[in-house]
Amino acid sequence: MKTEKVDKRLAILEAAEKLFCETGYEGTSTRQIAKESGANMAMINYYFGSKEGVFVEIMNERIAGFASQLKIINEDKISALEKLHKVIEGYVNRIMNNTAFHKMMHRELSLTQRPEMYDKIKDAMSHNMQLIDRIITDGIEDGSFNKVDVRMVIATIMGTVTNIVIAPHKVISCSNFDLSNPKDKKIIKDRAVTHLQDLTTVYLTTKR
Amino acid sequence: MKTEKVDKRLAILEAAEKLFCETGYEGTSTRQIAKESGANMAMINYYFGSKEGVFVEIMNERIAGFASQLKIINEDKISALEKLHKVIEGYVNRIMNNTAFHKMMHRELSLTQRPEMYDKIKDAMSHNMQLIDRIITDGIEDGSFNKVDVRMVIATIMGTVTNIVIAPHKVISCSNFDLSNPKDKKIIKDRAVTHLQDLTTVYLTTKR
DNA sequence: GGAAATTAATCAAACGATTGATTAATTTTG
DNA sequence: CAAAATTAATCAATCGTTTGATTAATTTCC
Repeated sequence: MKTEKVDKRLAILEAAEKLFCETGYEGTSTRQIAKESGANMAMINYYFGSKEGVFVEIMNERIAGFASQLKIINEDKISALEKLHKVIEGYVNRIMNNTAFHKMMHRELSLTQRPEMYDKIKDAMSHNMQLIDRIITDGIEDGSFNKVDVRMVIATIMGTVTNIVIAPHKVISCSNFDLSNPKDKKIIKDRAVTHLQDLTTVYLTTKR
Repeated sequence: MKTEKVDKRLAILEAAEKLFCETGYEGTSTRQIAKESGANMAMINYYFGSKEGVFVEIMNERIAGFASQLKIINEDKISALEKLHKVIEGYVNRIMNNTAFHKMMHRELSLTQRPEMYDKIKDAMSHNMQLIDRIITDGIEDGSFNKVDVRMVIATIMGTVTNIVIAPHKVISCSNFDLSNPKDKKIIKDRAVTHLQDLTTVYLTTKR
């Protein structure tokens, strides 16, 4: 039996992301990261230069990964509403498959101490925002959508998802409910998609 | 000229809340709090026992203050929709008049290291949730509202507001926009209320 | 009423523990 | 063997907290 080669670099990244999410950046010590990853403390600085280097690496990797998922939707020859529904489904799935990272990102967004990180996240989110903005604005211009406060609608879509991720108890009052349980996650994911698609359909297309 | 009596206890609480919001709980040192408040470091432990004691005190005070604002609305002899609109207006106003605290609260909600604090916040939010839940459920039962996923609608209302507070740039792309500017705040507050009232009206009452 | 005793508030200094980071030595790998 | 990877030991700095002393105000007592 061959012991699998453990990539210490990767192990550090994974352990750090887990800990950063659970206890925050300043709430996580390099010793904890070392212990959790099974690496020596010095390896953190060896590979990433510093604790913040680990953090930046995690954020960059994640953001880069997300960016590659985008853009395809807006090309299709489908209606604005269908486009929006596709985006919602993709967005909900992405966020809810990366709840830990999403929490970490939002926490960072609410702090003022690492402006470069704030800007980085802001820019990454802006892409999503512009994508949705484009779809809704197009829908309004071609007459298939009502005239609405586009930015507010976007805040509603994104805010709803974030709210579910950060405070799942708000949605499911069941005490032994667990987002890390795949079955529970699927249930809530489907409910979120259904709700948001239904909501946007009614709000954007109802003649009044 | 009489030098005003400075309440060090209060000064510590105010400075701590400001700093906790800006740089997080673990990101704020007791020395910073002492400096910002103009009090000696020992005063923190003298009055509150510990750094966490300050934090708990802030949360308790705030939550108690919020709790006293509630409950009146549900008594009025008005329609479910009017009740909901009142709640939305009150909720938006409260959150946006305490953006710093709201950020801090949400950050704490996304961490796992202080379970007692998590539960405390959760319970406080539950009251708001139950209030809205009651109104919408009543509206559904008396036939004035459509049958909807009530918890999801609540997540949408609360999530929208939180999203605006934490990521105002999502709503206003204007770069020199500032939530701490009363005029800017009023503008965004009104937009939020209008949007949420409009959204819920259409979504809950449109016959379909 | 005024000295004595008690209390609350404040301070500078220091405490032990922990932080992120670095060193120099050792092991592993190609 | 040389480069890369890994280790234990150590660093200065900072952390939250505690200390003993001092001040200022209040209460007690004769």
